[in-house]
Amino acid sequence: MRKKYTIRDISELAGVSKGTVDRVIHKRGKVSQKALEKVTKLLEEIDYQPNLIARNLKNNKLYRICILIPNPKIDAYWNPCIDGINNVINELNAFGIQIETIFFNSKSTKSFLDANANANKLSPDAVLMVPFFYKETLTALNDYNKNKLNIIVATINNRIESEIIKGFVGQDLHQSGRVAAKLMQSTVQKKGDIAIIHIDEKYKNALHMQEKEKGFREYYKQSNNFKNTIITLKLKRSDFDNELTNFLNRHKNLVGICVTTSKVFQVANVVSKIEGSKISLIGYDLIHENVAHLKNGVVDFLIHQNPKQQAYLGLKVLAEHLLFDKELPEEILLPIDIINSENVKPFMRN
Amino acid sequence: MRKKYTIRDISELAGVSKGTVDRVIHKRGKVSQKALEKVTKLLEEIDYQPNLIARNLKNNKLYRICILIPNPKIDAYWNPCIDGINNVINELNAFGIQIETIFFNSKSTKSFLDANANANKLSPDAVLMVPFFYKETLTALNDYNKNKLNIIVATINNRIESEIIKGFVGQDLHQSGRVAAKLMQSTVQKKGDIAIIHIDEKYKNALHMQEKEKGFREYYKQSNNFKNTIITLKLKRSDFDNELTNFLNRHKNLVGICVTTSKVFQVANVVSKIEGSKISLIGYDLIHENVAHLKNGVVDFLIHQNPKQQAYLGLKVLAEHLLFDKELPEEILLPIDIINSENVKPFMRN
DNA sequence: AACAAAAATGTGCTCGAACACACAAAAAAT
DNA sequence: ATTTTTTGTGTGTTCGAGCACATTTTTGTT
Repeated sequence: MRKKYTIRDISELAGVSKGTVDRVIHKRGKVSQKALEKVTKLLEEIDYQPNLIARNLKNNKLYRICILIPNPKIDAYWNPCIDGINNVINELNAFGIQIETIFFNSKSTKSFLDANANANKLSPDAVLMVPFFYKETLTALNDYNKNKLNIIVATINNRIESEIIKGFVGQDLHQSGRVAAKLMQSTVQKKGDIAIIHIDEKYKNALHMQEKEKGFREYYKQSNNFKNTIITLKLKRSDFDNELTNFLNRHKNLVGICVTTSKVFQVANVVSKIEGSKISLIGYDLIHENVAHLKNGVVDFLIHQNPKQQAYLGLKVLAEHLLFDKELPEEILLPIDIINSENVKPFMRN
Repeated sequence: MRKKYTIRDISELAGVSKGTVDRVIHKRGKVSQKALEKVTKLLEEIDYQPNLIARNLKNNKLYRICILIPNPKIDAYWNPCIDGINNVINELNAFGIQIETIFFNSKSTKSFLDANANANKLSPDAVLMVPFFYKETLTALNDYNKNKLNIIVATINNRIESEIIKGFVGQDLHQSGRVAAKLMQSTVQKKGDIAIIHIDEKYKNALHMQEKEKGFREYYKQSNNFKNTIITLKLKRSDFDNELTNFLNRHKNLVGICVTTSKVFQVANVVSKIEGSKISLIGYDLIHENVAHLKNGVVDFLIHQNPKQQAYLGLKVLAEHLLFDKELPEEILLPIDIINSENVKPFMRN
C-alpha cells in the first residue's frame, strides 16, 4: 500500500509483460489494440507516474554548465551570484551537475569574448550568461551554435533577443522604474523637481537605465496630481562630486533623486553633507555602501535586483532540464523587491 | 571522463572489491588497515560523491506528508497556500511524496483538533501545520508523539515552542512591525497622531498582532525625530464602520493608520469616503480587497507574509529531508516583502 | 496446407548504491 | 597439528525504467 505503482505492477494487473507496458507508455507502437486499451486504461486509473529516480539512474552522466558573470572584484554588485552558484553546487552536484564559473571584466569586450571562448572549449551542456555587451553576445551565441553540440544557452540580468537563447531570468526593468516612481511619490509630498541620475555605465549597458527611466516617467505621467518636473542627468566617475554639487546648486528646489544604477551611495555621500537637505533618495542594489546609507537614513529605498536569485534560478532551471527533462521556462521574471532599513537584513542573507 | 566516479571505479583503482569500498564509506568496519587507508585516500583524492539517484532507488517508499491549514473559504488569506502545495505536488510526487491537505475552521478549536486527529489516522511521515490555537496545538503534538511512529512535525505562520516541533517557516513579526513603522515614517512627514488598529482576531491569535505592535512602537521610540503619538485601537467586525468613524472624528489630526491584520480594506472603505483625507494607510497581506485599495491609492503599502511560500518551503524542506536525508532547518525566516501598487503583480503570481 | 513475412509480446540486461550472504585468510584455542 | 573463532574480502541480488534482442503469434501468399 505504501508503495508506488511500478511498470511491473501494471504489467501484472494487465496480464502482459513489462515490455508491452513500456511500449504503451512511450508510444513505441507494436502493440495490439486489445493490449493498448487495457494498459492505457490501467495507467489512467492508477494515475501512473514513472519513478524519476529510476528513470535517471541510467543517465550516469556528468552535465557541465558554464556560468559567465562580470568579475565581482571589479563590480561588487555581482558578489551575491557566487552564493547562488554555490547553493546550486551543493544541491545538485550529487546528481551529476558540474558548474564552471567564468568571470569576465565588465569593462572589456575582449574579456567577454575570451570568457565565452573558454566556456566553449569546455563543451558544456548549457551556458548561463550575463549578456553584458550586445554585439559581442551575438558573436558568442553563434560560436556556441556552430559546432552542433546543442549547447543550451540562457541569460540572466538582461534580455537579448535571439533564437539561440532558450531562457531568461531577470526583472521587468520598465516596471522597476514604475516602482521607483511610486516610491518617490510616496516619500515626496512637497512640490519640487525630481532628478533621474545615470552614473558611470558604458553605452552598451544603457538599455537598462533607459528602460527604468521610461517606466519612471510613465508612472508620473499617468499620475493624477502630476506637479513635478523630472530632470535627467548623466554623470561619469571623473569629477563626479563637483558636477553633482553644481547640479544641486542649480536646482535648489530638488525634492527627490532616483539613481538607476548601483551607485546611489556616491550621490548619498554628496547629499548627506548638505545641511538641512530633505531630498528623497532612491536607488538600486544592496551593495555594502548603499545599505550603509539606507541604515543611516540618507537613502530612503533601494530596489533589489536579486542577482543571487537570478544566478541560482537560472542554473537550477537548466540543471533540472538536463537531469529530469523538465521544461525550460522561456522567461522568469523575479519580483521587484522594495527594501528599506528595516527589511534589508534577510535579503542580504538570502 | 564525462562520467561520475562510482564505487566500482574506486574499487578497481584500489584493487579491492566494491564491498570493501562500501564498508569503508559506511564505516561498517571489518576492513584491514591497509585497505582502509588505500580506499580512504582514493575517496578523498577523487572527492567521491555517491550518486543520490542510485542511493534512493532502493527506498521505493511512498512518503506521506499532511499539511493542516485554515480553510481558505473562511479566511481568504490562506488561499495562496493551495498553490504552494500544488507546486510541491507537481515537483515531488514523481519522487514518491504524497501530500494530504487538511483544512480546519479557524474559528473552532474543535475543528482544529479533529483535523489533527484525521492527520494522525493517516499515520504520515511528517506533518506541517499552522498551529493556530496554542493549547490545542500542544495536545495535538502529544498525540503525534504518542505512537512512537516518529512523525516529524513542523509549523508555518506562527512559532510555538515545543521540542516536538522540528522546523518552522515564517516571518519575524517584530521586525515586520518595524518595517511597517519605517514605511509609515517615510510616507508621513507632517505632525499628527498615528493609529495601530487590530481587527477581528480572537485572543488566541493576538500574539501576532502584539509582536507587530511592539516592533512598530520600538521603531518610533528609537527614531530621532519622534514627534507622533501612537494610539492603539481594537475593533470587532460588528458595528465596525460606526466605531471607526467615531474614532476618526475624535482624532482629526490623524496622519497614519497601520492595520496589523489582513483587514485593512475595511478601514480603507471608511477612510476613502472622507473628503480630502490624507491619511497614510499600511496593512498586511495581498488579499483581493486590499490589493484593490492599493491600486486605487487609498492604501499606501501592504506587507506580504507570503503564505504560499511558507507552505511551499515547509513542505519542500520536509520532503527533501525524507527523500534525501537533507538536514531539516530549524527555522526559516522569509524576507518581509514591501508591496506597493507597482510591484504587486508578480507577488500575486508567485 | 505450408511457409514466409510481419506484428506482437516477452526476456534479460544495464545503470549505482546498499546490503545479505558466502567464502577466504589470519588469528586464537584446543 | 588441527579445529574453532575472528576478521577480512568478494559475490550476487535488489530497486524501476528503458531498451535491445529473442521468441511467439498472427497475417498474408502461394
